[in-house]
Amino acid sequence: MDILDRLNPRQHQAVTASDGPVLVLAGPGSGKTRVLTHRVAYLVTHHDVYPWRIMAVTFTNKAAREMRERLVDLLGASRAGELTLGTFHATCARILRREAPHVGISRDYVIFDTSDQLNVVKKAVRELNLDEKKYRPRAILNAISRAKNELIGPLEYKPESYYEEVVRRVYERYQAILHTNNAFDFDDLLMSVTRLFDDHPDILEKYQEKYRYVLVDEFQDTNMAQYVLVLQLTARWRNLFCVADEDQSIYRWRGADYRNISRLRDDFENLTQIVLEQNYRSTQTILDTGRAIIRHNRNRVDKSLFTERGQGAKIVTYEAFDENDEAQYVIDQIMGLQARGAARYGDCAVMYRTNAQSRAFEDAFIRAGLPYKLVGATRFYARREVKDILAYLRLIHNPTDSVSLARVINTPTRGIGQKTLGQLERVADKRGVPAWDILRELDRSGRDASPFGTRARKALGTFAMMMKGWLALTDHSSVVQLMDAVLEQSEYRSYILDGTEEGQERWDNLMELRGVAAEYEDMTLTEFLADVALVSDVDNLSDDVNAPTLLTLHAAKGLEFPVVFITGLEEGILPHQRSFDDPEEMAEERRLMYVGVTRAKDLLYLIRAFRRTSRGQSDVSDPSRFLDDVPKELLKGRPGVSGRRVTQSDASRWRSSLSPRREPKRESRQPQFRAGQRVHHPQFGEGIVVESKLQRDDEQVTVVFEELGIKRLLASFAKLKPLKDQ
DNA sequence: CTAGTCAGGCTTTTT
DNA sequence: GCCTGACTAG
Repeated sequence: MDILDRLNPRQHQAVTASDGPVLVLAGPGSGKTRVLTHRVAYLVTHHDVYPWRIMAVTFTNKAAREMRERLVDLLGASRAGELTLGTFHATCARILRREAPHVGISRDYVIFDTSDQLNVVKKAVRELNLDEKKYRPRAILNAISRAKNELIGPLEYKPESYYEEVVRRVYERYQAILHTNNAFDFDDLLMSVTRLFDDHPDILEKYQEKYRYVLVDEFQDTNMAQYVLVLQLTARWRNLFCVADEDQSIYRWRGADYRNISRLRDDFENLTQIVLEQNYRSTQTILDTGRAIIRHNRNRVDKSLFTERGQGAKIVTYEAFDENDEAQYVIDQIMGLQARGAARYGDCAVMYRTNAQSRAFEDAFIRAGLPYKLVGATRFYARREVKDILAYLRLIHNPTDSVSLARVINTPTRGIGQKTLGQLERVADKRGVPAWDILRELDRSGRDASPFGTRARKALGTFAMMMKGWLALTDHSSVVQLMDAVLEQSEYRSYILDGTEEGQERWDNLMELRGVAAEYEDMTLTEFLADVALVSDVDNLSDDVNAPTLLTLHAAKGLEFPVVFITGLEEGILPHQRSFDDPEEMAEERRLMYVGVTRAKDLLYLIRAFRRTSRGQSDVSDPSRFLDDVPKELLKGRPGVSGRRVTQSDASRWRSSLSPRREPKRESRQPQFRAGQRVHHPQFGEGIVVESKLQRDDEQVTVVFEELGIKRLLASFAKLKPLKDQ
């Protein structure tokens, strides 16, 4: 059977489009990845292109794996295994390892993740005697990262304010620290490769010759560095094939720029552009909902998505009282669906804007005795215990890595505190050698000129001995054996297993890490560390457990579920507070909402909470503006009305949990109504006021009606009558 | 040097 | 509400 037989005519056309540059613009669920993989297979089977001449890049390991699986299907394992397929970062990491001598870094460099980076920035800030309060390392790191994504090195960085001048100085220092530690950060991986290609045309040519065909998935998520990389690689053969959906661009904050799509049109004048509008995932109701939300964004090609799947079920909205009620409602619905046979637990996904929102859901799931799959949150590789052990391994791999040394030299505590560590670093600095060189010679040299007291000297010597033992193991031991040795001899095991439940959990995480190491039996330490730095939690999402998935909207991209709950639809959450004063960011929030909506195949729930506790503060919230965009005829029942009857006890529960009413700001008028007051409405019947606030020249009253649930009313309109108190 | 307490700030989102 | 950094007693 021909590989193209499984495609529809539009997709077929996209796949077989000209040899030159091709851009496929397509909505969600249109088979973008399928088109991309078929394009690869088409080149191999119909054009006799050698698979190893093809580079296909994506953004997540998960997407890469999915692509690989499809290609194994289409081409067979051996041919599929030949092509270069992976994330931008992993691909660059490999190129850098191969070309290390030309980059001026050793082949066994390490990759620093976000928390390592932050440590480096802090170190740089301290070295420059700057005030950490005023120059917050987080903010400086963001600025550095932004510069790197724009391919601006510390020397090209042109400060336009005093603050930026500080950034420039930290940036310079930051790069120097990375360099002495033989380390790259994520952004360096990309920037260094573009630099390498710029400085060494012969090397660029080598890769241009090797990769005659370049394919990019999720092209709208490329940043400047990635875009330049694509331009460099395709400059000679111009065989570029991209798939993109500008409406799903949700990574602006990490430098992604969907305008790269229009840059592509300018840079490749003979670009073939193909639009795919058929959706194979969702019902028409869901697609219409998505469109109603996304159409408000400017500067986009309006795609009218259609499906042959029919109208489908209406969108369900629910207004919960607070985040706990929200979670309980979701659980009730999921259990109901499973009980009715309408959906299995595993078909359901609960999505939210921020990781912090997962807590209420986790609590409720645990209470209900329902298993769940959690994506993200405290990411596995960011956990303290995992980072500690990886730092040990990194230090063994590269003893000059001072960041890892600082992390583990006193973990678990072994009497080497701030002071001793500071002394060690100073001695090393003065002699211009890595701290490890001082440590290594310490026990041998007896009474040298080093400033350590006997106690500190002994502690340092013990640590050095331990390190030497591990270093001797590296030649003939596997990663697992090394890890076991570290866990035992460093006494990390007894340190973490303190008898508490949390300790056991941490130990279990370490055993999981050990399991990962065991999987790659003949992998060297170098390879293991490189791999570990570039994977993320979403990549390891297993779908063999029948349990609902909890995940952020960002993590949901590229996935699909029969039943989707989008939660926290409140102003300040989705859209997020931080987007209020920037139209570009607000547009991105909208796209994020759009991504969430279009993950659903059959059933979509849009949920909000009336009150939400965040940062220990409970506050009333307004419904998300995105809710207003959904056409009423697509909604099940009346919008904004609770799906269940509100009882008297609910009302008093709600009322009693309200914080003391705040005084209306800068308003001299007094509200007519106040929380807890019983009122009567000609149509809605009797209810209890939950909140009342003055609004311009009117008063907005929030009332819980016995029959209808929560309503927001304007006092002037809604002929509300106060009832006699008790 | 460690381990404890306390105040302050803060989180969008991730390769 | 939770983490980090500063401070203090042993």
